[in-house]
Amino acid sequence: MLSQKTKYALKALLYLAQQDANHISKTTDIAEAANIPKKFLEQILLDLKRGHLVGSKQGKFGGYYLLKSGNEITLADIHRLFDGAIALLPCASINFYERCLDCKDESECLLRHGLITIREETLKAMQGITINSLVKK
Amino acid sequence: MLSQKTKYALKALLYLAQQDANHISKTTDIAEAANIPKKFLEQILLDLKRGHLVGSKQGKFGGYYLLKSGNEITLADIHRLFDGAIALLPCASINFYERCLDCKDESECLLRHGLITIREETLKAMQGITINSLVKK
DNA sequence: TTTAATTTCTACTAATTATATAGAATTAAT
DNA sequence: ATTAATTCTATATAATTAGTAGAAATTAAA
Repeated sequence: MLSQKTKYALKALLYLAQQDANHISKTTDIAEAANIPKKFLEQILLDLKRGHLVGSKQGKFGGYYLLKSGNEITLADIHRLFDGAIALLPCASINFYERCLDCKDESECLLRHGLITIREETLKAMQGITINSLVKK
Repeated sequence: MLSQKTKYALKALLYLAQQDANHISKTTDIAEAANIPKKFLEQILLDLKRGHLVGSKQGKFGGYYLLKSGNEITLADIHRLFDGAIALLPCASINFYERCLDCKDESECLLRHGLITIREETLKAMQGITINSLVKK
């Protein structure tokens, strides 16, 4: 499941994608339109910025805007940024690989193979969902 | 991601699936073989029992055994039993449906459609992984 | 140069969930 | 009765989630 934070991030990105090109959106406007607690959204937008998905302009008349086209931002990117691995266990992950501490010998692990299959299929599905594909529904 | 509990449940089921037919396994044996804290495993086995995946025999020489064939137990079943919905948000779930509180009008929600697509694909993948398919790797 | 409006940074809090552990009660075989 | 197992209920601790608070920095414009 996505965290509330990830859902908010998606909604914020959808909002930004629906604005005119070169438009800069204030946190307050996004928060109101997408029904997100403003102070929480501030943090989320900073995370999105650190993830290079949005850019910002500081000071008066500042705000946020998409840094990439909505076609280039996939659900997989957003999931990885906020919730981490796509895989069901760290040992089956590429970007967030970690050994299972309770696993005696990874190469002998019966679970891992199946989970890698799942990860491949889930990833493909998530990469097929872009911000623009969602907006165009 | 799967919880530690779900991972342990999977390992326990894999252990049971590898025993001879009619064999009854003690919690202690499963715990040792699969490297699972015994007291934690006790709870997990009870959960699996409530989920009708394993049966138990009480008293001396008691223990646990698979109630269904390993072909009939899929990753989707186990995920649902321990971690709940397969879908990324409750509003896109069938078995664990819940309305998003911050969503003004679900039919207008841009996220939902995409997440339903993901759920369908993930579910299909998870239903393709059975306990037996894992054992046979 | 002051003011207003905005992002940015750091810290804190409350509630929930995850990961167990402890111990007594129950059940069944010998 | 005794032994060995499940079952039940309660507790503990740590991590995570979701959110709040407030001050600092930045920028545009009056």
